[in-house]
Amino acid sequence: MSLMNDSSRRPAKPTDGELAILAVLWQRGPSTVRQIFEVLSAERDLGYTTVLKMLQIMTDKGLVTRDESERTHVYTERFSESDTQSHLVKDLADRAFGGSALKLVMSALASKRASRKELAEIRRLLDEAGGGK
Amino acid sequence: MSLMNDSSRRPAKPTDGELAILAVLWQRGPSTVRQIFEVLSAERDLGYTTVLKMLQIMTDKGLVTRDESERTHVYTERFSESDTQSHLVKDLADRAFGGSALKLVMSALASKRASRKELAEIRRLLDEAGGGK
DNA sequence: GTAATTCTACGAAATATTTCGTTGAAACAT
DNA sequence: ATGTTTCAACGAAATATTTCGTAGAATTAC
Repeated sequence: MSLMNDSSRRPAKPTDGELAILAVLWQRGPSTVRQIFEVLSAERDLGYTTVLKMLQIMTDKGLVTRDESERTHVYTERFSESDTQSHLVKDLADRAFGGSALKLVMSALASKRASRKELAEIRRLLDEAGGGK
Repeated sequence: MSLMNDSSRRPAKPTDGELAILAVLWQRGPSTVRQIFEVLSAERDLGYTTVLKMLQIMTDKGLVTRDESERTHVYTERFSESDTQSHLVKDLADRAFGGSALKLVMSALASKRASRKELAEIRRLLDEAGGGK
């Protein structure tokens, strides 16, 4: 039996720390440890080797790929931002909304966390989607 | 300095296991360990004392309260389902959608086809939230 | 009243996550 | 060429989460 990772299967939901790194990769594109560290350390206190270690673990898990052709490795996300977002939304819907993505949406709207501008945008997109009046 | 929990502060985001227990409490109302165990063990394999221990930890964290007036303790959630849902949605928006509830809602709606009735409900919520025409 | 059952408390193991120090190799600056 | 800086690898500590066995008290069944 192989001890290699099964990269054919989608990895488990990224942890909070992993998601922070993925967010940088989605924003910047393929990046080095140093580049990711610079972005994250501006937000919170953490060491360079912490980011390095997390990226090594994420590589093992199959969340990112690593280009080792240069001495300074370059990391790239394996799954797109929207793909990961969809899975995270579905996961939250399953865990906290009885599986209903719609209830999740209504919670987001009811809690008034969205700005006025955002709410207007949602309305416009709903109208465009042709849900009908 | 007191070692007691600061129950005035909202506890950290519940873990996955904790959320599963909260879901049972929201569904059933105040419940004993045995009752929660019966619901959860129907879904997945776990022991009675696992549930007991988690509830003890959740009590320490301030996620639930415990009525010890009878030998068999009764647990109740400290925060409502909708309140907790709102916080989880905001947390996910912050972590995975750059803080934008709009993007989260769009992602959720993209994969789900809402019925006419559901769309009407969404519009009503939009009106209440003051999205403006 | 004694035995079986039910329950909480406690401790701890197993696993997962986050963190970073140290080491040695590679690249760079002088 | 020598010293400094940058980098990946490794190991391990610190923390958080999940899991459950065991012990002893309370209750119930016989």
